[in-house]
Order: sequence, then structure tokens, then C-alpha cells
Amino acid sequence: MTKMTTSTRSPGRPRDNKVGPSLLAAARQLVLQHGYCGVSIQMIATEAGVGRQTLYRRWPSKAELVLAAFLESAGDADVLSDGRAEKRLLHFLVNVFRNLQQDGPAIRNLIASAQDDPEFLKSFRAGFVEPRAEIVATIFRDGIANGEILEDADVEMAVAAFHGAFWYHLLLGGKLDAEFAQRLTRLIMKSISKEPREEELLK
Amino acid sequence: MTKMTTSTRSPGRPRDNKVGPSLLAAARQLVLQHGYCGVSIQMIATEAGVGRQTLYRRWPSKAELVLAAFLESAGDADVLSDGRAEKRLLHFLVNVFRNLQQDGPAIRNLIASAQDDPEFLKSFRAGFVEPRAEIVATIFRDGIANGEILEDADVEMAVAAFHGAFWYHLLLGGKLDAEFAQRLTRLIMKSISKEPREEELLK
DNA sequence: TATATTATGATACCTTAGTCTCGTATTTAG
DNA sequence: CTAAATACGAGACTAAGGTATCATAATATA
Repeated sequence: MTKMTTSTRSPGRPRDNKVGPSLLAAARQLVLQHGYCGVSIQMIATEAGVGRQTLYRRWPSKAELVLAAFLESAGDADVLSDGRAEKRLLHFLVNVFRNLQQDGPAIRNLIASAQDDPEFLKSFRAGFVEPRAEIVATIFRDGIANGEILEDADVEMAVAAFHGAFWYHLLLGGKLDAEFAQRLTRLIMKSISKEPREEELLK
Repeated sequence: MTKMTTSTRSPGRPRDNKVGPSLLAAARQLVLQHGYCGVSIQMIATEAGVGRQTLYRRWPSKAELVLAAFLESAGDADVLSDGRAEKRLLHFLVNVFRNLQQDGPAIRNLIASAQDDPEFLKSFRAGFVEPRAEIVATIFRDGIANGEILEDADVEMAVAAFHGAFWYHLLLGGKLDAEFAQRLTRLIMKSISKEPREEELLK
């Protein structure tokens, strides 16, 4: 009476469905507190009250677990759905930087982990990189539709330069503040706007 | 008769000055052959015919050793000393990409290593990042002096966007080819050139 | 009830980066 | 020649990520 998909139910002891969330919560809390490298798999498992193998049955590596923990807590991005492209870009970037103040160190370690783990790189791209790239690409494409942005703008490269510039700063330990967001947004918009020399008029 | 600086010579057995170069050569060769993570410190030391401790007496970590090995072999950059900024940028980038075809995987691992080792991050910035940033900044500043580039161009941010875009691609496993170099160079130049809509005239 | 199947925690195990120690070799200073 | 100082190779040691195994628990099916 409680299960309707009994036919698809496999035999054997079922997984404890409280274990996954406990591990995610433990991972996020411990990594925020002690840093990615300051937390071992054993610490996370112990904090969640499970064995290590139970963790590895759910995620194939520390990086995958921590990615899942941070994606889960990140919530949906706060994105303006219309307005001038430059304003929307700036709003997006300021929000990203605010999240990175807390999550930035862990994100740096996840990017690092992806450099010698092709499977994890795929996960990281799919879960983190591509959704954010798509937000920015959409802003650019809307700008083209609006007539704000050149029809032949290289959207893909603009996205790479936009995200790349702050990755560069993030990975090199630079400060990601509102002034940086302002300057980066302006640089990119100057490149692809139809009226690149009228910034002053818009004050 | 052979030493003139005997007064500054410290007592004790002197270091074998053939060991350093042997370790650098072993590190570079093995990392190119097997990849950064496919090579252990033990393998490098054995290949060079020394003990591990002898290696750690010269470099504080695997990352520092490999950085030194790749910087040593990199030679001086092939940089055009004059000409139009766009041409010089493109020439620089094509050269960088050519080097990265061989060294790219190791560089990715070095960037990764820097994410939880602040001392190594300093070394990597000083040895790798800053010299390359300075080359590009010089091209931009020359362009300002020439009148090709806007006097108020944000050179620092343009450098971050320029390098950041290809770091973004490098770290995400994207292809770094001549077409990418062309498109990136054009995007950045459009942003800071005085005459941003004349690309077609220059063929 | 009996059997096959899967999950669980515990623990042993492997490899690696990096540290520490030991016995020995090579140098300077006296 | 002796003592102090430093380098050397070797190997023990620690901590970590990840794998494998084991006894046991919980489930489906028959």
C-alpha cells in the first residue's frame, strides 16, 4: 500500500536515505570551517555517522561529494530577467562574487581537482560552469535581440573572457569586489556594444 | 688557488652541483612522458640517481621542482617588439598556444597545486604568470603610446580578460588553436581600440 | 522459512607527498 | 690530525585518498 513501484524495487537491503543528506551537510559545514584540504574523507564520514565505504557508494571522490554539497546549497542564481545587458551582467557578477566570498576557496580546490580527473571535470562543467556560462550567454543574446549588442558579436568568446577574467583573479588570489565587477563588465561591453563610446551618456 | 671566496665558503660537505640539473631534466622528461600525477617524487629522484631528501633539500615540493623544470626549458618568449598591437598580441598568443601543446597538461597541474599552497602560488605568479602578463601589458601600453589604443583603456583588466579567457579554456579542457587566438585577440582589441569598427579595412 | 541480493560499519591495504633519522662522506677551521 | 658542519642515500614514519574484504543487517522472492 505504501509502494507502487514494487516491481522495479530490487532485492537487498535498501539504502538509508538519510545518509546522503547527512554527508552533504557534513561536507559543506566542515569544508567551510576547515577548508577543502583541512577536511578528510574520514572526518566527513565520522561527522555524518557513517563509514567511508558508505560515502564512496554515493560519490566516487571527495571532489564529487564537495561539488554536490556546494551546488545543493547554492540555490538558484539571482538573475535579472530584463533590462540593459550591462546592468544585468553587473548584477550577475556582483551576486557571483558574493557567493564566492564564502564558497570561493572550495571552488578553487574543485577547479584544481578537475585538472587530473577527467570524469570530475565533466561533472564540474555540467554542474557549475555551463549553467553560469549559459546565464551570461543569454544576456548577450538578449542584447543582440534588443539591438544593444552587435549582431556579429562573438558571444562564446565574450563569455570566455568574462568568466575567464574572474577565474584568473580567483585562482591567483586576487580580490573580487564590486570595483572589479564594474571594470570587467565595462570592458566586455565595450567590446560588443553597438555604441561603444557612449558610456558617459548612460550614467 | 682555485677558490677566491674561501672566506664566504661555509664548512661541511658541498652540494653536488650536478644534482640540480639532473633532477630538473628528470622531472621534465618524466612529466612530459607520464603526466604530472603519473610521476612520483621517488621516480624523479631515482631517475636522477639521488635520494628523495636530496631533492627536497633543493625544492620544497613537487610543484616547485616541476615549475622550475618547465621554466628552465621554456626559453625566452618569442615576442615582436613592434608593429600593430593586434598583430603582436596574436603572435604572442600563437606562441603561447604552441608551447602549451607540450606543456599545457603540466601547467594545468601547477595551477591546481597553487590552489592550496600559498607559497607555491607566489612562486608560480612570479615565475610564470607575471612575466606573461607584463608582455601583454607592454603591448597594450605601446598601443596607447601609438594612438592605436584608447588612452583610458583599462590595461590591467584587459590583461586579465586576455589571459583569463585562455586559462578558462585550458582548465576546462578546451582546444587552444589559431582560431581561438584570432577570436580572442579581436575581442579584446575591439574593447580598447580607438577605431573599433575598422577591422575590415585592415584585412 | 529459506535464499539471493544489497547496504552497512569496520578494518586492512596500497600509493603518494612530505618529514625525520641514521650512518657515512666531504668539506672548513683550528 | 681533530672537531664541527653540511651533504648524501636509505629507509622508517605520518596522513591522506581510494580500494577491497568481512561479518552482519535488511530487504525481495520463492
